[in-house]
Amino acid sequence: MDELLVTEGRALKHVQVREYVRTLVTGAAPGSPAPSERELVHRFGVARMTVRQAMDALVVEGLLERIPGRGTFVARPRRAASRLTSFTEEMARRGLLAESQTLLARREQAGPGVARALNLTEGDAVIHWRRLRRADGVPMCLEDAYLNEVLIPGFLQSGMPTSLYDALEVRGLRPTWAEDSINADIASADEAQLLEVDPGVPVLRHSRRGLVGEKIIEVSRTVYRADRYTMWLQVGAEG
Amino acid sequence: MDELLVTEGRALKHVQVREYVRTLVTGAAPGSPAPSERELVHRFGVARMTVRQAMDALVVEGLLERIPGRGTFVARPRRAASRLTSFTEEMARRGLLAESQTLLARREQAGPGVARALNLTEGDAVIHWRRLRRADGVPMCLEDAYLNEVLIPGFLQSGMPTSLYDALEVRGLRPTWAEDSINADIASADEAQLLEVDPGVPVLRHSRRGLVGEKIIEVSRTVYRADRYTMWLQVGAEG
DNA sequence: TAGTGGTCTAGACCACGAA
DNA sequence: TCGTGGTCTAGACCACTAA
Repeated sequence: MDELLVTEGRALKHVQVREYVRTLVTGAAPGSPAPSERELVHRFGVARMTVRQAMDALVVEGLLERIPGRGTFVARPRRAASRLTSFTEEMARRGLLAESQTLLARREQAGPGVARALNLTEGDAVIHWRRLRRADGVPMCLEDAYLNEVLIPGFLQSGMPTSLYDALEVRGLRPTWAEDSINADIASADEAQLLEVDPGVPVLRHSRRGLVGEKIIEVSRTVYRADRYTMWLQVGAEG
Repeated sequence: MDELLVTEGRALKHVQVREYVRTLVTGAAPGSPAPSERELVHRFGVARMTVRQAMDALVVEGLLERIPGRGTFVARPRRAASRLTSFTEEMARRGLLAESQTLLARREQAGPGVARALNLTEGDAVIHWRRLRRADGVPMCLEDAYLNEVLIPGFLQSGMPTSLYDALEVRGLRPTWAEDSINADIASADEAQLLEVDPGVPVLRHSRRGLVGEKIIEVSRTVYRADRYTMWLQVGAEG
């Protein structure tokens, strides 16, 4: 979407219409009517095809929904996926209060595994952040996050945030997509102690590589208590 | 996409053009040129806006890519996700030969859990298909799939296919998206015997609800050997 | 019946890329 | 210079919904 760059100076008409409708529509309740195409034709003095081009973009985006013979309406929010959810957000959606206890937050030299995952050279500086995460007070998972220090200078000095994804977002580095792997295993003695379970109980191991475009931002390894956590996913494209 | 229903009789022009281009383009190498818009205008005797409408759909689909001043080309395949992969496809991608042994294939009355998941009433007819799935000869998982019999009449009589998703596809019922839940657990005695592992080893439990649009097609519960299987995912939107 | 979105026409000018 | 896609116009008829 490089139209934004063009916007200063002489904005394209369909972009003007699109952004006008977007401002009307963001925050509106799903099902609210958007302006009709012909109304926008009169308001902007453009051809109907131009209006349709603008509206098409918003429909593809999932913001609007057309109903023939009735009108155009604010769509119900799309099925997940347009945004990677953080642990904090995920717990909130389940009605649980997320808490986070930092066990470790320091600069380290990347080991071989982390270096490969972050596409760095072994020994490069990375930020290692280890947290025990609780939901409604009960340990839920143990997370080790690794960040490429070059991309996030001064991260450790800025005071550790509550939500990693929020902190990345303000830097424009919130991952937009991720490569995940998920496996089942048995809790080690150390993990069991921190998670307050018996050693040998089943756990879910989740590895994530979070990216913005082609840039690898974050690599994390999380071990979840299987008795407390089931992962939910929505996969696949919209029909 | 109800254009398919309209196609018999009088097909819409933009659909004709779109499907013509699609046949030209499927199987072509990424980067191959598609016909130019003006060429299609002449071939079909339609307005350029009509051709653009057809091409727009293919661009949104991710099949084509426009390059201003140069032309329209076959796009590189999108990052995953546009298609739910079946077990057979997934194993093939890992270079493994998938085999499937049917343990059970019959008509049943839906129990409470399956009924709820398929949005049916308890006691409604469902197809239950249980398979032991191997990769390169070694047991990988045990899958129980449930299908709404009303949607797939005569499924059991048609001879069990190799791939459920292929069989659904020819009926236009291949799930386009799914709601999944994933958990870690311990193999039960029965599961362990079929999977050829010791009871109590960790397993990954995967439940799926596969949908086409709003229609629930398939519900499945699969238990994977954790020593043989790690689930890979790409999550999130395109940047 | 009036309004909506869905489709379609027959042109036009522009910026850009390749030759 | 010529062909490409990007944008835009000023209409038109249709099927559908709601009053």
